[in-house]
Amino acid sequence: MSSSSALAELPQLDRRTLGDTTYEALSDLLAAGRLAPGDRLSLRRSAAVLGVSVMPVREAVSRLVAEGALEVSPNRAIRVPTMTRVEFRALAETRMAVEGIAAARAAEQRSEEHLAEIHRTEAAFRRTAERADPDSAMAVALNRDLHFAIYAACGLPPLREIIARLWLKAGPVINLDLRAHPERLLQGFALRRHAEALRAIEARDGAGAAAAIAADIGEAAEFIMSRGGLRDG
Amino acid sequence: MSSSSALAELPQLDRRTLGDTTYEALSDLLAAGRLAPGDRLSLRRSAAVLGVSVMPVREAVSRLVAEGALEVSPNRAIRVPTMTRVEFRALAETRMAVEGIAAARAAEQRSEEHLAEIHRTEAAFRRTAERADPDSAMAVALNRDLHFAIYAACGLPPLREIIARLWLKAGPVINLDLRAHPERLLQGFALRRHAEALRAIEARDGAGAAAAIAADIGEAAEFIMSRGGLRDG
DNA sequence: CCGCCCAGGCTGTGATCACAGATCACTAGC
DNA sequence: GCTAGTGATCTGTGATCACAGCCTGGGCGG
Repeated sequence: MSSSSALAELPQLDRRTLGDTTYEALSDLLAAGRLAPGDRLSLRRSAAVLGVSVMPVREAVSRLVAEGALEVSPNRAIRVPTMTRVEFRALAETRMAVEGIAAARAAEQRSEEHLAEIHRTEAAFRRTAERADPDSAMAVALNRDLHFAIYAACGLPPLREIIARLWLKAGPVINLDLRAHPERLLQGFALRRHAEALRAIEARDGAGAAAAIAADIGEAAEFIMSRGGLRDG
Repeated sequence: MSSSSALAELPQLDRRTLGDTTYEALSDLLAAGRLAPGDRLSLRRSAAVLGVSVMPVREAVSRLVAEGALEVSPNRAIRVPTMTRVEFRALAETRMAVEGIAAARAAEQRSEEHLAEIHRTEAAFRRTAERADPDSAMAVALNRDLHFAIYAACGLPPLREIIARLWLKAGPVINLDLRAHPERLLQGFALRRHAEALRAIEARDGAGAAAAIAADIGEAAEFIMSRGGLRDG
């Protein structure tokens, strides 16, 4: 066929269902901390807001429930999960371990393109975080971009997906806290840890990169746990 | 209330929806290798087989698709994903890293109860694997029990869930191969690596446990990749 | 004035219907 | 004999309806 090469190049039109769109919308709300732990969610109300029927919302919610980003209580109420202190600590430790691995591999296997992208996102985060009046919502997004630029360089797509799901679970509690207390995290520790990670990745120092990322996660978690706001004692 | 302690003990009756049941049924089929990579799945046919309407199947399938255990092709056909060689290698490397961490933590933090359970499952697997005519289906189940007995001892529930999802993705290709060639894996390497892991966990040797588990996973993956059966070259 | 109770409206779950698109077997035409 | 068209059938997706259970607010009895 003479047109085979041309046909092979068209972007195979992604089949976006309404369920996918709804899933993305809810994911963004969750990752941005717009939905706080304990908030209830109604299928019908969400469907009305998004202008669709309940079916796409049902599918999106069932996905998020499967991922642990939402939960359905025995009363059949959909809520964003509230974590106990020990649950949050376990999640943070898991993140330190898994994201540490990803950072180590990223340092060892990075290409120059990946390094450039990491540099770019680090600079963007730094510019926002160093402003006198930082936009916390933007800082959250840029922090996420930086972390995932690193994880994209690790060469293991499954690992990247795992981390994305972990962020979906941790997002509400972290970003909710960041909204309430935007003054602290942005200024000090995160910037330092990011710089350490960047240097380690440049030097192909896997252990150093893992330590920097783990410290970044651990310090943020420690700060949030000291703030209270989590269930239990 | 005088009955509060008694009420707290009743098993909070798990609300099992038909969707949950369907999800479990499909998960078992996947984990057991009864569904091979490339197999198609029909919502209506599955619903008919399970004796429910399509709705519960839809929910279960959407969950499995979200986890990557199933995929829906652009043609709107639900299939169990076929992996390319490089995808399978990336998955295996991710498993080696993540399950290695879990094994290391299990070795360091295990309780005596966990150790006893690991001993028990290892013995059960050994008994089945050393038989002259091993039941491969049972060996698969017991191997799974052993691995997850270890991961349960790591003290991080989120990590355990991550690993469960990884097994859901790897299950079809691994177990399909094991069905086709049951003679090899059972006899030799797995038993040795399991014994190494057990000794390391007994000795609270985290690095040793991680190495043993990683070797177990890596050797199985290497064997499967040498067998072919995966797409690409 | 406070506490209980019951009815109405909400919830998620499941079933059924409607529809666009893809697949596949069959047939007509070269 | 073989290819190309074509219609029946099956696919997932989305909407709508039905239903049992919870939650809550207003009214009644103490």
